[in-house]
Amino acid sequence: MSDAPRFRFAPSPTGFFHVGGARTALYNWALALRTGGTFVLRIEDTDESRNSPEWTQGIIDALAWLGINSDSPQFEGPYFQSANAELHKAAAMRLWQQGDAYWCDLTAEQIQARAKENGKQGYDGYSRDRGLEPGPGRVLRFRVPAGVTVVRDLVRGDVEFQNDTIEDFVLLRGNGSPMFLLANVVDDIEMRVTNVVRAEEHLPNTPKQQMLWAALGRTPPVWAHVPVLVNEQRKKLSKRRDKVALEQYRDEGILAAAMTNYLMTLGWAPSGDTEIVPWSRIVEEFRLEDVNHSPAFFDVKKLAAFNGDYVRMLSPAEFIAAAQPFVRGEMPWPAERFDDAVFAQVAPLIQTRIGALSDIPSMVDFFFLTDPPVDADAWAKTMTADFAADVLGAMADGLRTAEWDHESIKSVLDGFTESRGLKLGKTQAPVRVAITGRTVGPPLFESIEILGRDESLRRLDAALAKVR
RNA sequence: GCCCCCAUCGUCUAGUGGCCUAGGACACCACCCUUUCAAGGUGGCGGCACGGGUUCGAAUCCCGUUGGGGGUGCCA
Repeated sequence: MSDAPRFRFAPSPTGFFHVGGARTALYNWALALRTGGTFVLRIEDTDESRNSPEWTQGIIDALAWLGINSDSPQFEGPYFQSANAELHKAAAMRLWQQGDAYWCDLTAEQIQARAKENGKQGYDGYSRDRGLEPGPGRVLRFRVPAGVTVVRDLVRGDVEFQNDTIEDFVLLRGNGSPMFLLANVVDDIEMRVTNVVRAEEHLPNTPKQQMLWAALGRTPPVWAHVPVLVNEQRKKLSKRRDKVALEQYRDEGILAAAMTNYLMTLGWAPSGDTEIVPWSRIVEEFRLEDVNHSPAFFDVKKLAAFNGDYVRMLSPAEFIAAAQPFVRGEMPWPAERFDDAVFAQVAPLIQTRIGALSDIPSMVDFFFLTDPPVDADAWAKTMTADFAADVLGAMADGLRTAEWDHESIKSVLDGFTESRGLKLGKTQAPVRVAITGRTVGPPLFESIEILGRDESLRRLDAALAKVR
């Protein structure tokens, strides 16, 4: 048996893949790669009915998108916690037989009443020495030993917990099903997990799990509790308020490389003065010991900036390939009007102008639409210039005879601009609106060239008719 | 209430007792470049929460305060 480390990643089926979970997955994966270890995926729910094949496939796809490929020899799973219920129960019975657990018949109401009576919250250990046998409705509780539990954590150092502040927690429910704390430990033992990297919110649970490891006669794994991701209110990212679904960022055209890179800079930083680094460098340099202790704000703006950088790093061919899902399907233009050759020419012009890939359609739609929508404000702002009709007319006249290349097209407008003593920045505006419908967009002359003589003239003439 | 964690520019971070008049990135501002918008270039704004120690010397170590976060389920 190999002694290579085994890192488990254990998301629970919540219906989507949380960006915080994605970061933890990345941590585990980077570590597995560097150490030659294994990334163990376990779908975490003790209740089988909550597992969904769709969700499991979704998470495998999302992991693959991040570069954590289930085909890799260093990837193991998915395992399903709910499939191990018998093992969990057996461990619980063993704990009972060796005296580390006991049965309790108190209801939630009774526990609360007792707590109120003795002025303390939580369960008071009432059934500890009552020697109850198992029975319907009875829960099995762990007998928390006296003393101190020290959690040795790679990120936080040694964290001490006084055992008398930890109540005798439930191992088996009244219906006999196992609780996750127990299930977790048993599965980790079963799957020979050596390293647990998870979010900080689990730290208070850790002494309980560590006591279970000890009671089961095993050495606990190496723990690492990494800081949570928070929103601008400094609260843990929540599904209700925040955009936390990894899939959503993927669908909006955030590049996987940008997402992984950005996620890794939350709570950690590569050496040197730049945060934009290839994954190989991250694998080389990432250390749990270097991870920050405080929560990090998930800044969508910075993610967009990272993504912009990664989009610009793409070769033209790569960019065109990456853009495909965002120019096909439900689009502002009729599908049959889309032209690959045209898009190939346009692509380099828009590559520096987009944040996410989903920005593409609104930037290129005028190439594929017969009558692109004209922005009312843009029209009002540009077509009221006293030279508007003149420039449109001059442009149309010039284009009819010009050579159809970038220089010639430009010289037509240059000629008009010079003759009027105006700035090109001003005279191009009405032309741009006539051609594209907007005041902003890809470079004008290139756009006209790509659009072609007939269509360009048609739009110019149409605009001219409206202005006069 | 009790337990635990945390605290460097607005944000993400570098910093592990002298290299710190605290470095970088995002955002913001200005200028340059420029056919719009971007991209790019240059520069600017801006921070060690507070109070005590320890030390020749503290952002860095200790204590306290304040502030934030998490946990405290027969949820995971």
